[in-house]
Amino acid sequence: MLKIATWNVNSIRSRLEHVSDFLSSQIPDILLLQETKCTDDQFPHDQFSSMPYNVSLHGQKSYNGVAIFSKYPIDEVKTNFDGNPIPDQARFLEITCNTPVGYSRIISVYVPNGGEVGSDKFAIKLDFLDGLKAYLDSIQSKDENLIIGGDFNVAPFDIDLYDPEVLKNTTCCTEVEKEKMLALLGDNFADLYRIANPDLQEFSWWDYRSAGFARNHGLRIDFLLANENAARKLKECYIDKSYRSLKKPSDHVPVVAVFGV
DNA sequence: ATGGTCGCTTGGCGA
Repeated sequence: MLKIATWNVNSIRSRLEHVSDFLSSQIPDILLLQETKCTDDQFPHDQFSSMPYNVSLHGQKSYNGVAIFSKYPIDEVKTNFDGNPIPDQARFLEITCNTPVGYSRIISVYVPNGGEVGSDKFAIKLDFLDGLKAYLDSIQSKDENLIIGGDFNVAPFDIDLYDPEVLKNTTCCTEVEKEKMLALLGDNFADLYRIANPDLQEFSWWDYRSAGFARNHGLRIDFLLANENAARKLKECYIDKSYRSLKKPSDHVPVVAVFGV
């Protein structure tokens, strides 16, 4: 069995209690974090030192930052991918480790939000998605499990948006972003939540502003993706919405997948 | 078209 989760925590230092609670009550074998928003020196290791995790970090000051918690010893570590148009921003972390469902290459990624549609930042987001697709295709393997989790900042299908009409042509919902995301999935990667729940409409993010969560104005922009070797072992995949109801929540909630042999 | 709320930091920026 392998239980893996991804969560954009919007600052690890502001989410210490929620992340600690998640680790001790949900007991994932591997946890992928995004938007840790601190340097590796600032990372609150003490909070987690009593828990059975190896931690790999790729942080930076104030913004971005990704991390991976793993119960299994971490072998290789990569903090960037070839073709990343913004390699100075900490948005990518890849590890390998041996798991009960086979040797696995696991990635935590934070895709740029993109700002205003048509802006320079938006163009960089599209380039990032292109570069990430090319990289992921280049590391495909029939032997390894390949699992990518993170905040992709794209809602690829109408069912992933609270209101496709209202959100038409807004950031995360434009046709060109959807094309990039679908191209990234291609034939190589499965969207695990959608495989497990073909018709469910659930979201992974709700805006802090305008009472987004209370009105269920959300998007599904956080994903766990897997190659065929891993996807065929999928037992379940779900979104744990409960973490959005806590005091001082992240604006994102965990997405969880369980694999078996 | 703007602002709504957070988290970084302490004046705005990013989301």
